[in-house]
Amino acid sequence: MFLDFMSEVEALLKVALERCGCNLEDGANPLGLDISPHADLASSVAFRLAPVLKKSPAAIAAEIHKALPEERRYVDRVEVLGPYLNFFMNDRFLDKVLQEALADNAWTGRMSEKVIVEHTSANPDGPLHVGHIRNSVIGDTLVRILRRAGCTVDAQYYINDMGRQEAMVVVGCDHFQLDGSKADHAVAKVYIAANKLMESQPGIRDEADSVIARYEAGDPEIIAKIQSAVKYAIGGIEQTLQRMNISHDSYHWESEFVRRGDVEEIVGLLEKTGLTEWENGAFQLDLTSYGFEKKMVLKRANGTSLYITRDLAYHRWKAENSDRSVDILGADHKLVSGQLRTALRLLGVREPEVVIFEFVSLPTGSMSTRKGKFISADELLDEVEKQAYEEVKLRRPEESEAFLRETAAQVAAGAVRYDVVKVSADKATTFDWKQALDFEKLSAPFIQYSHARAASILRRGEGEALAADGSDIACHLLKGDYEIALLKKIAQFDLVIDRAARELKPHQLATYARELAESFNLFYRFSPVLDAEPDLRQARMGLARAAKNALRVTLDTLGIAALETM
RNA sequence: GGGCCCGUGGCUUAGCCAGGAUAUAGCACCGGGCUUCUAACCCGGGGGUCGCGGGUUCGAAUCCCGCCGGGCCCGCCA
Repeated sequence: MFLDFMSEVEALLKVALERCGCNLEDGANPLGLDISPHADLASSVAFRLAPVLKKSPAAIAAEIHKALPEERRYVDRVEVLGPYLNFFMNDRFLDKVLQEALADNAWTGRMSEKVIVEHTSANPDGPLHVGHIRNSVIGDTLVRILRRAGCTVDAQYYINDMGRQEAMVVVGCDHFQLDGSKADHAVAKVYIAANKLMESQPGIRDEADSVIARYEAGDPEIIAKIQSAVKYAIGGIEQTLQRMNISHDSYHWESEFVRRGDVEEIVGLLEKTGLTEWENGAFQLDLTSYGFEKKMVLKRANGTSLYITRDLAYHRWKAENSDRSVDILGADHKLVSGQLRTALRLLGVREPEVVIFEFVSLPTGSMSTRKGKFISADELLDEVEKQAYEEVKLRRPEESEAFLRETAAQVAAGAVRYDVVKVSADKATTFDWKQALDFEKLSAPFIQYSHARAASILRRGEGEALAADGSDIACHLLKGDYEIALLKKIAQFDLVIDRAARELKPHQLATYARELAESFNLFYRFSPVLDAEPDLRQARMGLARAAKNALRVTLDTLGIAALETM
């Protein structure tokens, strides 16, 4: 949709510039194209040409304007306003937007890469907390955006089963009893208790070391213990993710890569780079010439492998099995991720694209599973759901208990997801209950509500059937400001998805969702549908359906339920 | 000490990578709108030296340099 219009503008400008004998500078966006309040698409290219042509930008803009080709498909008029060239869409384009939105033909992009997105990958030592879910929500939203853009996506969870954390869980299970609480919470309790016990009994540390060594050596008893503990915790984590409409397509255990020999192979290949050395019995990679101060330890003095080495093997596997591979990581992993990418480069392996999100802290400081200092995702969801239940009950007292619960659950999941995804990943945040429980405009319920309003209009107007392709709609009647603005906003969907998929910035879709809902609400407020004259009513019904489709798809891509009623 | 990220109205935040036309929204505050398609909505108002200082440019919230403030990291943990 919008991308078609934009391509045409680009083509027109290129022809005009050629006719004027102008050469384009290189770089991104050489035509200076931008969505602007003054036009559907504005170009500031005249400014850039001014120093070269030694003429005023306004004169250049006028010249380019004269040289624009006359044959056009979706571009209506082009206005020169001082130095700016303002392009406007024609009716044919807006009609096309309506038809495609009605037919649900407009929502999938043309990308076709196979993408692996690794997200969440939290240690199976306890429940997800409000920091982890920033990872999960950003990751899952990117998975959905990439799929929407046309990619085939495999969402992966990398399970850390060989680390010290998991060994401590096993030690914890040896000393304490898992109680009857939700699996991941029960695991956290023994994990925290074991860490506490270690403060008074240093022997606990040796027990953990022994677990690590025996696991890597393939001791069947330890394998059984770790695998059962991991599966138990992951089961609980999955339940939490499911509450937020998040799931993974595949799981990979780091031990896979050790047992298959990949890790040994990677160590061998790195040795061939000539940058490795033995120091104090440990095998290390010297990356100082690549700007890394500290050496990267590949193997402990006792011969066991480290997280980073296993991660190298995993990333090599991901690179071999995808066109793009994306990691979602907290800011604390920045350095190690840089080392990993450098090491991969040395091995000639394609590097992952890394999305770093800054920290989520509590008003009292940063979170720690080990110290038991965190607000769990379950706790957050429970609280938000409770609040949502009250809100729904207040508005729909006549509805069944099942309806209230289901609606509250979906409103809560949406509210939590939107609250996380609306902020750009590189902003550090402090968790705030008040904000989490706010269901007003800058929130998922606002957008879900717009969708429910559209659904309500369509339900009430059910009588008249619309052709699926909208061919029976009198498009020329949809020329009010709010109607046009809504159509234009619907049209931007493909642009937003394309950019978000390229730049891996899911918050752009959150912003778009709010704008789309606002555009619909204005249409709703000022353009009555059911009370309009028959032809107009029919046309507005069509627009309401198109908007509903756009809202549904946008919400779906954000992983938020598009409720028919709320 | 070094590296990376952030700093936009009282609070939260978009825009910054690809410099352009009155700087985006929400919360809070003030005022208005439900006999009318769901008011989780809509309309209007006040409130901003875009951290500070230099520079580049016809033009800087956006690019460069310096400083200040905050976050994260600098483990034979992950």
